[in-house]
Amino acid sequence: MKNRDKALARLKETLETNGLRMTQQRIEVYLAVAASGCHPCVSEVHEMVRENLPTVSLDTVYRTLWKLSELGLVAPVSSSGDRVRFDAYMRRHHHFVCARCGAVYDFDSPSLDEIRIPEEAWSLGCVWNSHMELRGICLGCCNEGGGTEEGHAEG
Amino acid sequence: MKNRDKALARLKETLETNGLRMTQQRIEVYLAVAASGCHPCVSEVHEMVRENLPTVSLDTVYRTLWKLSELGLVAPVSSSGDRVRFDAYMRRHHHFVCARCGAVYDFDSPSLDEIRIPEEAWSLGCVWNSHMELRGICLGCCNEGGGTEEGHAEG
DNA sequence: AGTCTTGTTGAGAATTATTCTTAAGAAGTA
DNA sequence: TACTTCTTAAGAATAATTCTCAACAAGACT
Ligand SMILES: [Mn+2]
Ligand SMILES: [Mn+2]
Ligand SMILES: [Zn+2]
Ligand SMILES: [Zn+2]
Repeated sequence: MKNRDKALARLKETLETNGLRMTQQRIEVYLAVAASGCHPCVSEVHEMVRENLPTVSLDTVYRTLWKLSELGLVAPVSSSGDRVRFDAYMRRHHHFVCARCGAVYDFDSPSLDEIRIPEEAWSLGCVWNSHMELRGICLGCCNEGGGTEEGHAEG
Repeated sequence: MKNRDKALARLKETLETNGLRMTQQRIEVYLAVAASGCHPCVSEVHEMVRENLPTVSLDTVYRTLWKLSELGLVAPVSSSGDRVRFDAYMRRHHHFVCARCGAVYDFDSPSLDEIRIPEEAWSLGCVWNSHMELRGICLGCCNEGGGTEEGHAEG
């Protein structure tokens, strides 16, 4: 369990640095997102955490996720409205968003990583980071009923 | 009002092609988003439309926006969960998302436009389109209280 | 180990966002 | 004008998220 220990250490340090307490709830929530490998929504995190901490409330999961996000340990993933999802993979990477089921898949790309933020952007504000977002139909959805038909592709 | 007429023509043709009716509601909703120049959320569109069509219901705005999105006349903008926003600017462009107020700003970039979708991505599904998404603090938010402090920048 | 202080949590109410149901209303057609 | 069918308005119903507040428990200090 190397990753788990790393995550715990990172959590501990960050909480201490910010004068926050290391609670069971924060531990479980963070580990759940970190171990998930995907981009779970709040209720999915709630489910996962309940396996180890059966009485945790949904509200605590919300509060904790937003707190972890303030601390930079997780980041909210932009989805198409319905619900927030969180990502614990904080290194630079990119996203493929399925327009049908809403799932978000990570992918790495050396070529995309080299892209520099264009000057045009800095006139809008202070840029923290960037990533490429692809939209389309994921393999799962492709199989259960066409995915190539429409698409309104642009460039 | 060249743009307005263009938009109306596009709407008319698309609706006809798809056997849908050209109603006052659809006209006003589409023109509102197209003229806004920004990425309004549903209730903002509702407000705008009500100025010309005082009795339009919120539900109709929802229905119409999703229908226009099916038709490829507008597109839902991925935000951080809270609410859907729509974009009528369908040419290739990129987004700057303010992490504080949630506003989404467009920007064009010839250099970013040249980026090709990497092969890695096609193993995840059928890609329709792509855009670069920057996160940070917009000028407005920068002014009313620091925006440079934190940031959790990655690459 | 026991006590205190104060940040955290759980429960449930309260909000907000979005969708559903259904009967009345308006486009396009004959 | 009358008819058919697609659309809409209203309000109820869901789903998502936040708020309130008393009980709880981490960490600090005996
Ligand atoms: Mn990710
Ligand atoms: Mn845009
Ligand atoms: Zn999918
Ligand atoms: Zn802002």
